[in-house]
Amino acid sequence: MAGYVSEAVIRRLPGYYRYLRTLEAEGVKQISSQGLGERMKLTASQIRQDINCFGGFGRQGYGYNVAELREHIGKILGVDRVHKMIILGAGNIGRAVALSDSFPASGFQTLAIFDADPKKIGTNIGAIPVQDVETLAGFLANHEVDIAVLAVPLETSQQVTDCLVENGVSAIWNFAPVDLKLPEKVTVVNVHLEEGLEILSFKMKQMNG
Amino acid sequence: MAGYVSEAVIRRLPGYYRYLRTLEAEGVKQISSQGLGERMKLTASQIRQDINCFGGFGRQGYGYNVAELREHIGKILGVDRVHKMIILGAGNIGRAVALSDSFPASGFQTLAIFDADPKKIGTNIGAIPVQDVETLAGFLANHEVDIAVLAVPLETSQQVTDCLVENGVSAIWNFAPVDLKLPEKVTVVNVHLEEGLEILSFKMKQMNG
DNA sequence: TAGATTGTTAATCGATTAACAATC
DNA sequence: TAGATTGTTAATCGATTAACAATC
Repeated sequence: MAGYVSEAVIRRLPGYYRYLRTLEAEGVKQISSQGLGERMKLTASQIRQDINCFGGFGRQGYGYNVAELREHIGKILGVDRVHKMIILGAGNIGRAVALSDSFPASGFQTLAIFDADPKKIGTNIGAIPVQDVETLAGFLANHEVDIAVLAVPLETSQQVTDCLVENGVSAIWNFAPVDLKLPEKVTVVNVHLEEGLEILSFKMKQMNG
Repeated sequence: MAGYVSEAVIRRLPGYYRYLRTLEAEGVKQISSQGLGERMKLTASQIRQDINCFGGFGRQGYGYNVAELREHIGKILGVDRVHKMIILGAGNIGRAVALSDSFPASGFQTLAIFDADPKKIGTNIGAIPVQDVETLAGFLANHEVDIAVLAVPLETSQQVTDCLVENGVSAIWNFAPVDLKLPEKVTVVNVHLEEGLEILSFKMKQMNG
């Protein structure tokens, strides 16, 4: 178990985690791959294959214990621990991430926001201070930061990224509509919101003819 | 051409569109599948296969005309036309979508925002009025709406969705962390932001341990 | 025990890559 | 024309599904 895990499987993990939390909240104690498959619209076979990438969490003749499997997958995802974040850019997206309480609820805590606009520097967004992006390197020297949320304008995104990487940041949640140039050791997840709208537009056309 | 197009191809289309716009902005007139592949980190073969789902836009011995291919893919995506949107929920996400100018720049125009909070109703977000969600059905009866952006709390997301669908909305950009129950004719694109963070967390663990 | 359901191997399906004739 | 590169068919690879022995 837990050798190579394909991207396809990784992308499904948060879905498992979400459905299992829902089931747990509903008071469901036990579920079979069949039952979970019906809910998630996946085959029972695929669910068993996916779960067995990480270990045999089920019992023959019984299925899976919901709370137990949810906890296992939470640990696999790493959401059982706190992640310290900083947000780059106090624009619409940066603000939305900073003000959301669903991220802190899952252990993703924002330490600080950085921006270049003198009008924003020194203000607070929620309880989080907006600092001068010029002080970013200094901040990173003095704080453990797990994740940087990149929400700056396209034009400065690569430059800010370079500064993050130079100062030891190794995980970036990227909202800029660009594929950042990064060394291999840096992990990135792209959001690319505008692409979702484009795909929606495409599918609408496709559906109508 | 343009028969069945796989999800895998559809997901790559916005990337093609984005790279081609960048190339055009850089003044690049012509590019081969080889050259585009190097930029996008895809194989030349895959690029030719993908593009030929929609037609032979290239010339042997030459490659592709950047402006022409960009325009073709824009039309395929449907971003050559205006899409009218409404936003459900004037929270952090709803506000961010409403205030962004990158969406209107691609023809995605927001007509109105709906919320249930009396303190928000009657205010404006940017130039867009916040209206009472109770008036949603009436609004939909009197306006052409192409896309609904669902950014309400999890608890009310299915209920609001049902109202949208009953009143003829057939495309939903969903930010709620749930798989909505929808009739087949309704197109949905899920954003599920929190899943991106979870995947990032997983990959960080994977990289270190 | 008998029935249910897993974990896992084998079969199938679909997507990606390679190859190459057509042709600009 | 010769060289380059497409469009397209064939080969390969990987992911999903099916099957079934193991076992709770």
